[in-house]
Amino acid sequence: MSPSVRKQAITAQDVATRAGVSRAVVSRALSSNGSISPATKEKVLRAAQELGYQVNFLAQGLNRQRSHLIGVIVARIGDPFRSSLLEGLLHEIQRRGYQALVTEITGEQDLTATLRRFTQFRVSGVIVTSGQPPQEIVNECVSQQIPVVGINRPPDIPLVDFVCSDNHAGARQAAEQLYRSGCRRFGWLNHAGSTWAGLQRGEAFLQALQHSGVDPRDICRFDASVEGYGGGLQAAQTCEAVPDGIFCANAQLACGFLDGMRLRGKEAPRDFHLIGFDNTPQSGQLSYRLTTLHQDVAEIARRALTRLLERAKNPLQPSRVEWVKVEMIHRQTSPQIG
Amino acid sequence: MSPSVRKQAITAQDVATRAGVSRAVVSRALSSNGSISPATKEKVLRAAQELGYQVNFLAQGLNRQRSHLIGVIVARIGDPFRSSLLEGLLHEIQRRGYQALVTEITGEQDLTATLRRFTQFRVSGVIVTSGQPPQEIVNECVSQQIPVVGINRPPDIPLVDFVCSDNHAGARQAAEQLYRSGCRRFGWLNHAGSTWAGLQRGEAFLQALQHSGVDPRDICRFDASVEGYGGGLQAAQTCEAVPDGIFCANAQLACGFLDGMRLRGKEAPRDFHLIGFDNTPQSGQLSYRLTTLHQDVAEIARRALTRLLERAKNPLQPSRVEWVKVEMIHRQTSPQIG
DNA sequence: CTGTTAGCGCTTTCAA
DNA sequence: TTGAAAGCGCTAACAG
Repeated sequence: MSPSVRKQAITAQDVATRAGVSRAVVSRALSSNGSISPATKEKVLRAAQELGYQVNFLAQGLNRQRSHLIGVIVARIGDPFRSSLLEGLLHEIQRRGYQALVTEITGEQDLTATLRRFTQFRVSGVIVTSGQPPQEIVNECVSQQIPVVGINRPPDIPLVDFVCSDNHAGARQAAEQLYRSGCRRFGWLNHAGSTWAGLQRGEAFLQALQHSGVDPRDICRFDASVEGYGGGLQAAQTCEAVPDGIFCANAQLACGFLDGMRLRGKEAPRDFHLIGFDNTPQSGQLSYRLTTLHQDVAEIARRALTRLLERAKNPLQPSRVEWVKVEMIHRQTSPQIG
Repeated sequence: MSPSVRKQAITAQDVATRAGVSRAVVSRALSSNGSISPATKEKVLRAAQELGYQVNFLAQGLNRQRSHLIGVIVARIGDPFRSSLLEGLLHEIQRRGYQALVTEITGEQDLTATLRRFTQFRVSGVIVTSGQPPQEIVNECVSQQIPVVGINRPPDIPLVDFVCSDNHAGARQAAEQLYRSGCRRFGWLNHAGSTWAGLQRGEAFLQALQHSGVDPRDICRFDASVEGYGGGLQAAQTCEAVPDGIFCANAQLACGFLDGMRLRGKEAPRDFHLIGFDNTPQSGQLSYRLTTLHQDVAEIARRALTRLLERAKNPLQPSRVEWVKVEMIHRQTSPQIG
């Protein structure tokens, strides 16, 4: 057939005609929803196969009031950790037979608009990896039976589930590792407009140190004015006395900090110890060899989807928070002890 | 209202009733498609506003035979260049009022399934950034009036448009820069299962060198058995005589190569010159300071969308290929000359 | 300019 | 087990 012929897509009616049954039977044969004799089912499936029939998801979704779409809200995918998280989510979403709708937001107001757009597509769920959804719009989702799950965000929205890396445990491990390897003067590096996860790591780190008996005056805080690599770089260049043991809110800051210190002739682990978070691919490269807490994105993604589908069945269950284990990866910037 | 009340979404009928008009008028007021008096339009819009009406995109799409969705096919988003390309595409898609449907593929067969799924959602277009779409399924898209555009892939599919970075020009610039800074023995580093873009860069590089009168025996080719950072690392460790001037198919390989050379005590630009491709954020970091060709992802994304929407209007126009300018970013591994 | 009407393609009662 | 029929929410052609 010439490509100039606008071929009408094959509909369930075409399949029905070919199989000599009604549209309803076709629907049953394909959705295994409603009773149908094995023989006719077989017949219909063959007809569908021969015609190359494909369900129209728009029509199906319109009817079922629910599409097979899952909305994902992200920000700054350029950041290596975020892109790997997105990768994990896509993988998991596809594995479960859904299709991802992804939107990158740049501010909180985008979030509202995006959530609203997602509801217009009658998504089966929404995953938020950035921003804090306003209560009001979340309620819109809830009332339309659209489950929402947040990843690494403050778990305080009713009827929304959360999956977070266990920042507390990670920070405690970092504190312990640094302390046990002999550090006595500590630093905590984060950027000014940090995410909630970053703040949580910082608090837990300081707390753990104090539990170990470290004098608060021996803990200093570096607040980079920009995020990412540049922030770490700047912090390293501007800080005065360099502590023995430094913990960073994320990998990008840590890499920048390492490079900034090198500019001053200081190297880890010789002159200081450094532990990062995230374990992005870059952390392991020879130029950095960063000791870091690993976030298990695959597990985070799995749990997020599980929560989503669970809540789809049972929309009013109380909000749940799952803490995903983090693992210390021992590399050069803070060598393994013992 | 209690959240346990399953609130039915507001429909055009509700708005119509409230505004005292018919459903059709509501449709016109919102789509500015068909004539309507300013007064009633105003009235309808207010009613819609008050009720918080949101169009049901599933119904709209079903009717118009076209959703406001654009499918994007990606692979290995973990790679920094790919994630920044995706970021650019998302930005552009959203800017033009569409919503991205993104799928990560891991093999060619995924591609067929994905394209098919996209058609089931009646997408307005498909952007392929990975894999080579089989002619057969592309025809399905074409016959359903779904435009397809490929980014950085071999531009040889009829009725499909392509947007590619100008690999030839980039490779020529690299060859020239290396030659003019005094290099006489050259290397080309790529990984074994390279993309088409990588191959094209290699060919153009070799060709340009020969044009400059370089003896082919003074050009060696490194084929890393794995892709990315690890491949570069391995290549650096296993190569015997290190050439003066090396060109890499991408940034990841280049960074790995730099680190691998450092293990052997060799440093750029002291012991060799190195030029990469992509200009990922990492390229500029202090540990690498890579001289590299910059791919303009924002421009690539803009053109891709323009092509898509253009072809939507005029589906049978001949296939077009757009070459997007690349720019040499001069950093340390091959210092600017003159 | 506005309302009526006929679908878009599918699912799902409800009878047979 | 199957078919007929209603309807998901919206748009567009056609009358008025």
